[in-house]
Amino acid sequence: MTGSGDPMPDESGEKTYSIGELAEEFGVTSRALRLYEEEGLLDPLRDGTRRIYDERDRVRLRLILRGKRLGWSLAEIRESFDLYDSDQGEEAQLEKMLEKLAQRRELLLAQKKDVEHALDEVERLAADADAALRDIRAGQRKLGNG
Amino acid sequence: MTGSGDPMPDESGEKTYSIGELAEEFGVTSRALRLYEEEGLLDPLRDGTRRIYDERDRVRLRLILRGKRLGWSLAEIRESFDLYDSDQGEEAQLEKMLEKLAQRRELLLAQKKDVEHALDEVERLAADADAALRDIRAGQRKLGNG
DNA sequence: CCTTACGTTTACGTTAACGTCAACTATACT
DNA sequence: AGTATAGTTGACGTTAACGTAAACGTAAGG
Repeated sequence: MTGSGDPMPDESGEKTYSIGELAEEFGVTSRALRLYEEEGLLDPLRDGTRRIYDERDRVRLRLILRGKRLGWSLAEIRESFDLYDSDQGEEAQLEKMLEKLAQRRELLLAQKKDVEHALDEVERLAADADAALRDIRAGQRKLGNG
Repeated sequence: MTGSGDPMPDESGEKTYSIGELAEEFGVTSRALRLYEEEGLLDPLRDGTRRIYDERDRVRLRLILRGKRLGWSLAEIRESFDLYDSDQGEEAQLEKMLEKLAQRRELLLAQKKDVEHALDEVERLAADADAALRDIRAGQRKLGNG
């Protein structure tokens, strides 16, 4: 007996996760998590050779998966992380960053419009189909009761 | 002289387009248009062997590109077209369609939330960077005038 | 000690969405 | 007739984002 069976955090009281746990929780594979790490999107601690994920990694992963749902490539997701992590010390740096942020904003606004248009159409189609269905069923009642 | 140099529509007064024209207008390559056709997303008329695109094809292409901006695969885009084109004659068909539409709606709503969250963050970062930039410049003015 | 479960790296396989020739055809000028 | 321009169909190449399998390490439990 070297300790309890509980998952024992390193030093702080923060909870940690194995690669399998994290993968299952987020519905991805371990392979994907390793790939995201190779691509510089994650950087978990290590216990010897084994990866140890903490809250910060979970937040990152959440952002990665959101990016994926928005259709971004891993490279684009990393770029967005770079915006977060950049030093933003010098004036030129800040100006560059503002430019990039403005570009992202444009893309996101366009994407928002696209989503809204698509939603409009889906709802219109659904309304039409629903009306057609009611018609059919009304006709069936008529026949059944005639 | 077999006719004027003008692009002569087939029969109706509708304007038509060659593959090159359409590609340039939408900022894609001819190769992409041929691929979309192979995948069943487009079905232009032919003049002998040459493809002739009309308004309907342009509308489709617009939808294709919107789908791509939303991160959909060509297969997913085709599925959404199938929703449009489906016969919707029978009751069972309509019910199936309503199910699929509801699923799409959920996805789109989730995507809309994602976009909005991402937008919030981008704007927050931009505000921070902007503030930092103002600080720096205020400091510079002080030095310059001191 | 042996098995089981989970992890590791390395490396090759796969799919989608095109890019990029090659070889050929058809139309339009000059 | 000869050349330029745009189109056609293969067919092979490429990149991203994993899937999958091999070969191995290690801690826990019976």
